[in-house]
Amino acid sequence: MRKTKQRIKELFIAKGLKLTPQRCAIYEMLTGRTDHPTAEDIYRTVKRAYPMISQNTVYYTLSALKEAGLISEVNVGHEHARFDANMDRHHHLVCVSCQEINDLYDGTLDRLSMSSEKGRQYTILGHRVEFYGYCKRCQEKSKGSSRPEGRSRRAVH
Amino acid sequence: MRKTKQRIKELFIAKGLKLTPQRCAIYEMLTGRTDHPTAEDIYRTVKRAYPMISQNTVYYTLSALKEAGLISEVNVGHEHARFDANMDRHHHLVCVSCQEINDLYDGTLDRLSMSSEKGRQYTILGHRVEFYGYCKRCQEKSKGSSRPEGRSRRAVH
DNA sequence: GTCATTGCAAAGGATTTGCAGTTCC
DNA sequence: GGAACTGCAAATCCTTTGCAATGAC
Repeated sequence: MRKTKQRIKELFIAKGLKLTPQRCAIYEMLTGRTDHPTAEDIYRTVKRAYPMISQNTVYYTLSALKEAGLISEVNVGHEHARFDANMDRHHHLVCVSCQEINDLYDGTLDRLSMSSEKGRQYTILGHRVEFYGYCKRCQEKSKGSSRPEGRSRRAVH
Repeated sequence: MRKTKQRIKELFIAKGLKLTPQRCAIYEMLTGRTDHPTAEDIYRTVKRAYPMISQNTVYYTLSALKEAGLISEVNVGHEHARFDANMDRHHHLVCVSCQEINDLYDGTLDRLSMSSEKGRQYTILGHRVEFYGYCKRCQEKSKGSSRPEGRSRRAVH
């Protein structure tokens, strides 16, 4: 649901984010859509109201909003395409810190079904389940050092 | 489980793939690993045995293997990062043809649990469920034209 | 012999980085 | 005033493409 400027201001203050027009426009636009635009989509859309805006600002803002927990990035967990010769039905268990991926066999997960208005209109081919968390090694590594490894501006998923 | 060269030969013939040393090496290596290497990982590893191999061959081969159904690509469904300001717990319904993403609310899916040896060692933060298939529009579009839209060398997920 | 496959080089596209100038608090 | 943010340009990284040579069947 599209949020008002006032509400956005409150949220930004609560999260310690500076309230700039560009940033506000990006977040406002995102809250008004239910599709899941790419960074490029967002850039193009916001550019209509702020012709001077740069891609950098969009990326920087998305990263900041993500870190603040105001938005999420869909379909991440690992950064590049990864390949798997195991064609048996299985799901995945992913470490958000070191990106390790483990296969997960679980008949219950294989048999999930879904009921929703939109879903009924789809021809469903299958589904994927991905559990994410910290693997044993990363839990141990982070004992002492307060935070698990993150890299660059990009927020940890 | 790592496959023998003989078994690989049989599979390739069955799928109508030419049996080249590079291709065989890539697939053999993939069947011998349970982690999920990136194209880059694969390139570096196979390069040790075939110093002349090019990245193009790796990408081309992965694409061919994927199309033949011998390997799968993890965590695709859409190509670029996509953003979502909806922070309520929800899952996704993705069209493999037009890449449309719908939010999916389902309390049953929210409460999934998983039991596996590896899983018990993880500190689980959460999970994602993604159903994929053809949306209504793409089903209609493909009536008549035999196949839904695919693009470039890249196999449809 | 033919056609898919390979290697090389170049292009493409998304994202990140460096940095100086600007703006918000 | 200072730190965070912005815009611009350049760099980087992954992936794809064009093309000529090679190799599998």
